[in-house]
Amino acid sequence: MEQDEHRKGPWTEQEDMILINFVHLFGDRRWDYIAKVSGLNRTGKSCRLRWVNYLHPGLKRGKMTPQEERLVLELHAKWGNRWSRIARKLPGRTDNEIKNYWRTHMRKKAQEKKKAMSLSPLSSTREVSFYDTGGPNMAASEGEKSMELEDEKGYSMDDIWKDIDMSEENMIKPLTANYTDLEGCNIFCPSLENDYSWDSLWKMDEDESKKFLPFNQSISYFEYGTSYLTS
DNA sequence: AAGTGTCTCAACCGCAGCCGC
DNA sequence: CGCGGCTGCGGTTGAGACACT
Repeated sequence: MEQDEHRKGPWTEQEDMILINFVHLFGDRRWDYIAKVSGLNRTGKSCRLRWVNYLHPGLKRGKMTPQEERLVLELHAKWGNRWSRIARKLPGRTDNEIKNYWRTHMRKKAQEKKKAMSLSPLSSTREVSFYDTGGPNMAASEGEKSMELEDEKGYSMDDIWKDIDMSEENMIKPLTANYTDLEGCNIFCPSLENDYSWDSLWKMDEDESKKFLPFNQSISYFEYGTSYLTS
């Protein structure tokens, strides 16, 4: 029985700050606990979502690169709507982001297809909506399409597939070598020599993370969090 | 410049699986 | 072994941004 109504809707900057502090304090697992002790009037679910999709320091922002687009296409053809699984192969991208991307992408595709169909009625033998199926059964058609894109810069599909195969055998390694994958973490975590070393903190528990706080920003977060807790 | 349509993305919801008791 | 709570996943929605007329 929840007496207090949980807040919904967009997060404020202040809420973000508080959440970041408490994630650094308690790790990114105990969402219900964080939701309670933080004083944020949010559900644990909501906190988790905000962190994973927006606040996590390892997130990439901005447009998908052609390589990423291609990879999404290929992985979707292979795995279907397993967004979180696909996201693990795209360092810094979230399942939500990929899902959104796919939605837009497929909508466009569907529109194009509609147009094409209206022009050539013969092609109607395999009338299946991209967006509806979205599964391995699309592998052939969609895979072929994405292969057409196989050109420009970057690594080839061979490289990507090699990587996928290897990672499946070796407990999932990310696409790019300079990222370190954390178990169950689809977000890239640059190694500690990088500027923002606190990227790797997000999985640590309180004690662990205290050992790794060489930079002002996160220290201030901690101070903020602690004072918040003790006040 | 204003109105309308389209796109993007953050956030919510419901469900399933896992885990501890 | 069953139950309840928590977490994570996939689907969906809605508001704001942007493009077009």
